[in-house]
Amino acid sequence: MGRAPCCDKASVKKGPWAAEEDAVLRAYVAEHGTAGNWIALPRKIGLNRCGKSCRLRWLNYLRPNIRHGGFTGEEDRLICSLYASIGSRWSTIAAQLPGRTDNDVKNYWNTKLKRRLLGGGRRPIRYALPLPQQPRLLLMSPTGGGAASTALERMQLSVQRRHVGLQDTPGLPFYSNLWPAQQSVLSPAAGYSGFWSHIQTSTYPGRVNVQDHQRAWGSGGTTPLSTSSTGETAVGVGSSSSTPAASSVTFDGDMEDEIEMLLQQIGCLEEEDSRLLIGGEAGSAGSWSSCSTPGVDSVFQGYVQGHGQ
DNA sequence: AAGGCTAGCAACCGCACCAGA
DNA sequence: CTCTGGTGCGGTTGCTAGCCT
Repeated sequence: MGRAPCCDKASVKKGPWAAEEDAVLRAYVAEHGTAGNWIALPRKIGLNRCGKSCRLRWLNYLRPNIRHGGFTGEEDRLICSLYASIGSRWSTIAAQLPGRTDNDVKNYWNTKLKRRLLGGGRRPIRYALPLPQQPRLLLMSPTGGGAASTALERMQLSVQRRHVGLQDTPGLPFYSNLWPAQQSVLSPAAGYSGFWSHIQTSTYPGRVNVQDHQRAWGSGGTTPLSTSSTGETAVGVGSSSSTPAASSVTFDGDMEDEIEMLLQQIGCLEEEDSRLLIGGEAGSAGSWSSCSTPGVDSVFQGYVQGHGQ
């Protein structure tokens, strides 16, 4: 027996929200809150909408202090850092960006950042990182690979970051941009038991140790990221004063060789094809999408661990 | 000027997971 | 233990605006 649908899909309205609908929803939530029951809400206020749709509309558009578009360079770097470290946990990433929603961040990543950093897309953009030391890196869009492609993206980012010394703020590791009030969303108590060591190994190999991270963030393990019953995410005020000092970054080996080795390890490329992906010709036939090997994540883990010593 | 193509974005869908009753 | 509702996510669709030919 399957799960009962949350609403009668045939009778509820779909598509873009009208200004009147927005006004009704906004007014009700402003006065009563969501009371934790989105399913019953549309009936209560006379909206012919699915409860999930109401929730989505509120969270992504009507909520106070929502910002759309105009992502700053700082936000770009933070998104990339977090994506490389924790993957597509868009809500977690969005929680570090005041006023941003997970849907916004996801769309921004998929339509802009991913292309800018990793290349690919329907109309491939053939450049990688906009940095002086920009490597000759050309990677295809990892579409359709599911978890494997996500891991590949992260691996790409991780390798790129390690080789070009991408930093969020000169002299400061990326987490200096995080919000201390939310630190523990990434703490063991919040269920991300391996997060700190993961951050260390995947993003800043050889720079700071786990104890430094945790010390810098206070006692840790308390004050999880608070999400209110209305779905609003509390934000704190960042302070770089507690940021552990970063030691120098060291790079070894050639990035292209490294990625090639990893790709072959994953087994999604033949020897002769790898050149098509790495520093290859524009519009080549090679594609990350052909990589559906389930072991990609473990290869990625192995990679980041290997560079975390 | 008109039509085709593409990027960007809002919104939806289905699924999985979790917590509480 | 089961059921229900809330939440998060990846993937996808549909619309619109802008660019290109």
